[in-house]
Amino acid sequence: MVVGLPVKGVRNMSSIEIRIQELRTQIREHDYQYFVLNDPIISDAEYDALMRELRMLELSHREYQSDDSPTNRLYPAIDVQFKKVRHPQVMMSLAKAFKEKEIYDWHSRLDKEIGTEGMAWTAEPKIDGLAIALTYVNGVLVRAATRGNGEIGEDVTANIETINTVPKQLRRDTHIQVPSEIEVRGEIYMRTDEFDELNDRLRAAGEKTAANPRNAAAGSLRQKDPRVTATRPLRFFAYSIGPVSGNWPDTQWETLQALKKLGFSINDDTRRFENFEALINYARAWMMKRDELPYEVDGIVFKVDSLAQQRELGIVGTDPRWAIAYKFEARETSSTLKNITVAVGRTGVITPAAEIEPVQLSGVTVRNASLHNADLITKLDIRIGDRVLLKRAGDVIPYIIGPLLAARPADAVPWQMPTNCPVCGTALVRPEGEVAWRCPNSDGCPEQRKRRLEYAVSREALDIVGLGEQQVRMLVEKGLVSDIADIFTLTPDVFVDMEGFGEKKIANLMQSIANAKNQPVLRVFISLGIHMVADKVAQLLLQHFDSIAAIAGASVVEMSQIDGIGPVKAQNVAEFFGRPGNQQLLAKLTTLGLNVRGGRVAPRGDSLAGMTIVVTGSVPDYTREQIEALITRHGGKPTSSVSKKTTYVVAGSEPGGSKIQKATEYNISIIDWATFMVMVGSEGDVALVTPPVDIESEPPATDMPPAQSRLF
DNA sequence: GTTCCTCGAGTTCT
DNA sequence: CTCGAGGAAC
Repeated sequence: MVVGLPVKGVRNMSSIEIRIQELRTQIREHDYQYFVLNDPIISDAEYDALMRELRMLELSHREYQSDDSPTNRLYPAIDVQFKKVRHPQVMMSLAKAFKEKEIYDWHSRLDKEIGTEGMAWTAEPKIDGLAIALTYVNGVLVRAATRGNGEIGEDVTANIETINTVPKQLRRDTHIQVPSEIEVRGEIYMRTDEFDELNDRLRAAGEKTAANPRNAAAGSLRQKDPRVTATRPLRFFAYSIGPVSGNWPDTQWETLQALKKLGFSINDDTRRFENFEALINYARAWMMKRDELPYEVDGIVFKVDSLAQQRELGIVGTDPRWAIAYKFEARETSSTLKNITVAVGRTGVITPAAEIEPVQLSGVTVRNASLHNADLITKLDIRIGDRVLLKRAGDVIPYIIGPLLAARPADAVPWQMPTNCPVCGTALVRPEGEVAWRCPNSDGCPEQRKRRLEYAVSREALDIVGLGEQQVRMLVEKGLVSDIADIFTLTPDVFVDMEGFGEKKIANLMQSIANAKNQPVLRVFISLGIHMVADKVAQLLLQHFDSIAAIAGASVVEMSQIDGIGPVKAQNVAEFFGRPGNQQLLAKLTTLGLNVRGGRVAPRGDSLAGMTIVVTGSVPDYTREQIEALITRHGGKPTSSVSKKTTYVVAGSEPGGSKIQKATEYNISIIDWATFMVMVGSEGDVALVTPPVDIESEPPATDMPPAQSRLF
């Protein structure tokens, strides 16, 4: 480890020393351009060249090394102790508001206290990170402390010094005098994309991953070895000051501008308002914008702009009266894991599900959360009784991120996968190389039969409207239905007197069953519920064999010859038809008059020929299935995940963050719905002029929209 | 033999 | 949306 020698005093400088000083100044200025202004004036390569030259000179001329050199940033030579430190001025907490009304209430209070005539406010996004206080003496960073309880925090100076966006020296600026002493406060945080990269890296190295960007930031700051912290993508936004000597601007807004001049990143979305309605509008706009930001935001902080007015308003209890945090709906929360139950799926897979103490999470009450598989529970070390961290994937499906180990009760018990099927009692098996445990009793297990029927009538398969989980359960339990064919022989009278079925409902149901008889062969085939055969694989098979009977008669080798179908899938199909009951089922469906052969859909246009398109978010008037059908009919290929081969990502409203992120990463064009509709032709679905095209032919040259620009 | 791309299955709540 | 795993490409 390199230890810097302090160089003190004024004396003649050698040309080497002059060059070193020059380089340091230049690099600091480029850091400022890059990290603070987000507007680098030299390329990364040029920057690296400057760094290299400086590092070389310092290594060959050790006498000129210095602790505050930019090269030193990554290798602080200090051992971290995390000493407790008392904040000279308490770091206060903020009053919280959860509803718009509470913001208006706050305004009324301000009005009552000192009058709001001519008052101005600032609005700053509240980044989900860690509050930190940085002390600078004579422009040099001497101490960094965590907020702790507000009065006493921990000294994390050595770790903070590794962060690029924290200046080790205040920047000299002609417009502002550097205070001899100043405490700068702000938030240490991690960007979501950099957090994901970090987790990928940790996972690859077999290390523990972090649950969210905030925890990752906190964990990174508490590293014993600053060199580890240096590898973490930490960033810093300054938002206020503590004690300061000399002159300092007397408003929050000017404070932020001054901090920016001194070399700190401030949040560019901060605004100043003289009109309270405008401030409310800003808050509303922010709720929408939340997802588009590269970092987690958990609310907005409103402050009275004038520091004089702030002093006048003072503090009540622990919270200042002049500020309020408008909190967004939490997207992550914790609750107690009450129990883990298992469900049997249609393929026999046993899936554990978490039963949790009901809790509010992004607007709904969550009682259950998915747990995927037994291995995951073991890997995360989740125990019954634990306090667990919850999140809604894509803000929809709740899942458990992990246990809060610090809060683990002594009586928390590890969970074990049952050895037998909870429904039919058959001993569970775990196929070689698979994670899932299965109930092997596929034909006999009543739960599997029910689930398969539910799937057969679902939207992806026969789409029988009016038959859902409840109805299927009832029909099976009453012994009225035991396979798909039975559904088509149901008569209206069996529903009379049945709970939940009025005359109208029965008529509708009979109609939708009749309609289902005309479903295309693809849907009939899918409704069989063969493991590993859904939309795409079913299409492939039908294209090659043209009827379900032909597939049923095909050998494993024949099927494996199809591009996209390998031995495993082929084996699965063969096994399915090898079971006698299934051959009979197919015969029954054929007799009932369902479509069991032919029917390839011809493309209606070639505007999307050769393109692979991923849709994310929702658009008006079209369901996801309809959009995918639309893409197919125009010669394109709809897929569900973004990869390097994706041509376009069509983003509707509320697009999925991870898809957009991937698209940006691979430099894939993201187009909106309107643009997409122009591409398929304004009539969209209805335009059917061009004859069917040969899918194998070369795609026509297309004018690609400009590539996405980099964030930095 | 490894990596990348896709697909399928299961999941919550109102 | 997430995960696991099959299949093809290298």
